[in-house]
Amino acid sequence: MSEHVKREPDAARVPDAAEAGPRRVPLTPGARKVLEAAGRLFYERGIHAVGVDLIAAEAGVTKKTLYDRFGSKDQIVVEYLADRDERWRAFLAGYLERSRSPRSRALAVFDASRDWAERSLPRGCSMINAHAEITDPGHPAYAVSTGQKAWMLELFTELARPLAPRRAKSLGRSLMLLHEGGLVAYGMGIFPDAIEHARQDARALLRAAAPAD
Amino acid sequence: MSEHVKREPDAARVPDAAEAGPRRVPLTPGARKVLEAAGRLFYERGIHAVGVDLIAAEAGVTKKTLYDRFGSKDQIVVEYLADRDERWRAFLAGYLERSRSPRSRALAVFDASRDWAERSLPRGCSMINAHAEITDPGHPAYAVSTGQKAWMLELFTELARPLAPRRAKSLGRSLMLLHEGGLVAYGMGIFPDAIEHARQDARALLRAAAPAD
DNA sequence: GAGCGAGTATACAGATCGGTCTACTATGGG
DNA sequence: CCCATAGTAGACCGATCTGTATACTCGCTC
Repeated sequence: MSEHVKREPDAARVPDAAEAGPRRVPLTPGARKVLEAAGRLFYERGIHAVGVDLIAAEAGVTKKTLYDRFGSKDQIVVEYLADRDERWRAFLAGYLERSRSPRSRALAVFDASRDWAERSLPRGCSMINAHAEITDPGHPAYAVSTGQKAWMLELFTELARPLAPRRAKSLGRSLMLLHEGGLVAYGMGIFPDAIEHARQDARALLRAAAPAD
Repeated sequence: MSEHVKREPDAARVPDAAEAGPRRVPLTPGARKVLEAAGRLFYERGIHAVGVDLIAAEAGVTKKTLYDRFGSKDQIVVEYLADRDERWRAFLAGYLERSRSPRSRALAVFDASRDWAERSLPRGCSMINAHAEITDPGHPAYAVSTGQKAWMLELFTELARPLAPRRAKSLGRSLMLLHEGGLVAYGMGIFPDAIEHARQDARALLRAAAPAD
């Protein structure tokens, strides 16, 4: 995807999508098939519940190819999360580019999440789900999921800055809470249209914080 | 714990903690040890990552005893979640009883969550974590985690009713979003004091919704 | 004292886990 | 032509998984 998020002069400075870091595994055709199958299976059934034999079979690839490319299941998990994060950031970038006002840019994250969620199974956020399974902070995938959330928090903070410069940190955290709450409520099917509801709450919050914009 | 939540005449009608349902497995001394060990291990390491051999060893009990009491690992998972839910509801009931005004009662849930979270590892909500691992809706534990969240949503709705009778459903959902967001942000270590931050946001929300109370 | 529920100790079954191995094929660039 | 790269096919490894089996002990109660 594009290396740079288009930056308008008056727009808040936002973490670059390219900061996701270089891919560690070259995507040969076989590797691509493995990553596609692993991504689908991990998301649908959970990471621990999916074995490498199944991944290889679903990818139409032998286990030898799988291990030649990735070296270990752990590395497949890392690539799975990094790949989803990368695609999410690219998806989100389109929404941010299309939004002009500071407030609509902040809300665009919720729009993107809602639309992103609608296109797949209602299984919620892959980072949250992965974090629930990977409990060892030393696991190479641990930092990917926590790093993605840290990036999202920084994003919300920077999007909040033009609206409330002195309270950007606090407002960013509030937006983050609503966003994560929406993701979880959606993923667990607690009530319908949870992400849209979170968006409405975020809108009210932004209006209260910066009535002018 | 107590079978009934004390109900003050003017207090909102709140779902009863006893609705959690009767225990399916009689708690013999051996079963109790199994449940204690399983609860600790499941929460710390995740459900799939913990085998029955380890549970039995940590409980100081043989696998035969474990299977005589619970019949299957799935049933241990069910009892684990039901037990945590039961203890959480009892813990929460104490906070609700001590709170008088409608607004402080709603905020008491956040207080309880914050204090509950502080007493254990920062691994977040066991229901959310379990839901991330148990992807099959037919799994007997699936309904326990989703049912717990449904109960929480109903609780927030009833707590919101005295404050905004016509918007109770919507306000309850907003409180739920903040609460779940706080749990996830806390569990993933996104920023410090996430549940307390969620409480502050809930307080502002309640003030805006019902300035009088 | 007979019976029973709850427990120990231990061995075992069948499946699946992540991961390695050898042998062979196809392709494309110096 | 040569050789590295990317792949297939499939056997194999030790470990671990859930779950079962047999044989025995202890304490309580009728």
